[in-house]
Amino acid sequence: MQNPDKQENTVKILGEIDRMIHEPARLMIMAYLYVIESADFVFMMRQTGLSKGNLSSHLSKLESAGYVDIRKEFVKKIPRTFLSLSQTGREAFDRYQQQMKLFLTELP
Amino acid sequence: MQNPDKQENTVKILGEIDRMIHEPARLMIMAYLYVIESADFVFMMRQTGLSKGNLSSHLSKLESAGYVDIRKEFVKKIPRTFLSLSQTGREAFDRYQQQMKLFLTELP
DNA sequence: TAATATGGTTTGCATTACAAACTAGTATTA
DNA sequence: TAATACTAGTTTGTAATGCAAACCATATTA
Repeated sequence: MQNPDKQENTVKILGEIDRMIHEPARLMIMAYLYVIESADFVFMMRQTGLSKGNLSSHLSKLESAGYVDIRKEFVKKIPRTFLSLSQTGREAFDRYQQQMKLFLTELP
Repeated sequence: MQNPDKQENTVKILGEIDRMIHEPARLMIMAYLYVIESADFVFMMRQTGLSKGNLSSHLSKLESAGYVDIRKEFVKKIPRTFLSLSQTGREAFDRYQQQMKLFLTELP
């Protein structure tokens, strides 16, 4: 270890990592929304492999956190739920990504 | 998105990420042991900022998983717990690090 | 010897992730 | 038109988790 302090600090980042994003299921959801801008519930279910119950509850949490916007519409009389990342969500994801990248790359 | 399939696959890695390591407290522990080879309980407590109860239970889990070796000694009549990463633990950490790095860097 | 410190482990609790069960509407078949 | 099945989700129940408070054993100090 060349610079112990630096090492220390990058590890300690984890102490305050955003768990709303860190959870793998939600990290998948956020990652998809980060790149594709908009998706619906069924698409997200297929992509992530999450059960609908599980997906639904993770989405509710992300919505409560203000990270994901959820818009419900009827398309040809069947309900459809559209998902997109909010600005806050995008910023939080950027921060998460930056912190984890730093942590992972600073390790020898 | 230039290559959707590639994108898809790197996100889906998260579906099978090693949660034993992914948990931030344990990730800290593993990261320290990864670089410093050996540490004791008190040192780890100070470095990670975890409470002793919490540290103790995370260590037990890592030990059960076979990722961390725990050696208890008496040093001048006071107990001391030495921690080190097992070979399995090191390999698991390598894998985790590689997967997360890939996931994080493949995102635009 | 009572009180305090050290180095942990165990216990209890609140939170979580997850899928099964349920709801509500549409389409299809008998 | 009654019954059945499908679609698109939400709610509910439960097992597992993370966490610190409480506890335990020994050592040291007043």
